[in-house]
Amino acid sequence: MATSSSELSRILSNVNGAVYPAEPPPLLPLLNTVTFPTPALNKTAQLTDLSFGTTLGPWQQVNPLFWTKRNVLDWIEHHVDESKYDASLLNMEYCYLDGATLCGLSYEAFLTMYGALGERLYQSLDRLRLKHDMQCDLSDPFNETYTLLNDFLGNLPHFPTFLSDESLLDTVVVSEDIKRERDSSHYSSGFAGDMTPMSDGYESGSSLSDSHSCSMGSFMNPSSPDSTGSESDPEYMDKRFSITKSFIKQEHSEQKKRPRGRPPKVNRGNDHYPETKKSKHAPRGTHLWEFIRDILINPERNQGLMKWEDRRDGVFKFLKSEAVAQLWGQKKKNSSMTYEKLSRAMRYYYKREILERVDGRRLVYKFGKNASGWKLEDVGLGI
DNA sequence: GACTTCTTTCCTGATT
DNA sequence: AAATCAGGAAAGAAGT
Repeated sequence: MATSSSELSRILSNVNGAVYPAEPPPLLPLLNTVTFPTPALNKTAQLTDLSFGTTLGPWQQVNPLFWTKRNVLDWIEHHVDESKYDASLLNMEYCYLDGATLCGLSYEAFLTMYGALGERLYQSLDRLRLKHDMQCDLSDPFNETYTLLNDFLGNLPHFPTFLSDESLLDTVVVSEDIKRERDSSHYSSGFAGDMTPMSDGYESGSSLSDSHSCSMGSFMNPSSPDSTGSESDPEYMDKRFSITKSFIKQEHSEQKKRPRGRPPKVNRGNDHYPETKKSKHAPRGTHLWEFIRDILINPERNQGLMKWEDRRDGVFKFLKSEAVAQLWGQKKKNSSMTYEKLSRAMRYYYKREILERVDGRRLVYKFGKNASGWKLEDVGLGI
């Protein structure tokens, strides 16, 4: 049964319209004013995705990670049209993914899910993500946290843990490439995801210098699952890390115990974190609570990492606890940060009254009297 | 260099 | 069962 691509494109459109009749437009990046350095493109095939001058759809303007399901559908439809692909071959179920889920898929998963269109979609997604990564103005100190957010979220690699469809789990096991990468680097680096220390119990310098290669497989969190979601986000309560766990546990069991305390900083960072000259009395930089605050007071930049439970009282909740931890780790040039560790630091704030306990509520904290800059008045005054 | 502050890491046990 | 919380202990990093 063959259906023309245009016909199925129409089907896609119809379904699209029926399913998402009133879906609001996605958040546009707040980087519209940033001049984007045109990347050197070699392949003409890249042009359709990357041409800024033409408008293919809202998805084109948005980091794929933030795509809505409608964006994803539009994007697939675009490629169906352009490649004259027989859309009847597509499993519609796989067209109803949001951007975050899509970005979590491995290359193998793309091939499995989208068949012959998989390669094209995968490459398109990769290019689009790269494009949006490059849009981030890294030099803007005002947006340090946002820069991290943007980098971080935009760099989520093609890792199959975002799948919620259990039926897919069999097909998207940790790829051999990723395993090999991990093996060869001795877990020594990896953007914000490498939680496993080296065999000596400490991290060492990075062997990965290419942020792209990093983004392709290093977002792994062996020691703790990504709570990319919470009890308040049932759609995220899925099997995300179930694949990695057995693999990870196996790796852990082979390691020596790590001594207590913080490991010495021996090339702790990796090449993603170019050393900057610090003046002798450079400020220590943002503290954890300030970092958390900065995420919270920029809701449009929050990207669902955290939310206010009670804005006036300063009660907030981690929605994607591990993602926030990764981000914090990235800021601190510590790729092994986890929510568990971050939360320990958070708990120390109770004593200093920077935070107050919120009993009985998981992932919920409250700013204390010694925390500043979070109140509406403060924010309004630009404090 | 000593001291202090702020984490970071590990751990055990409790709770959800 | 797993995730999270709680908090002690030890140690590193960086500012003073």
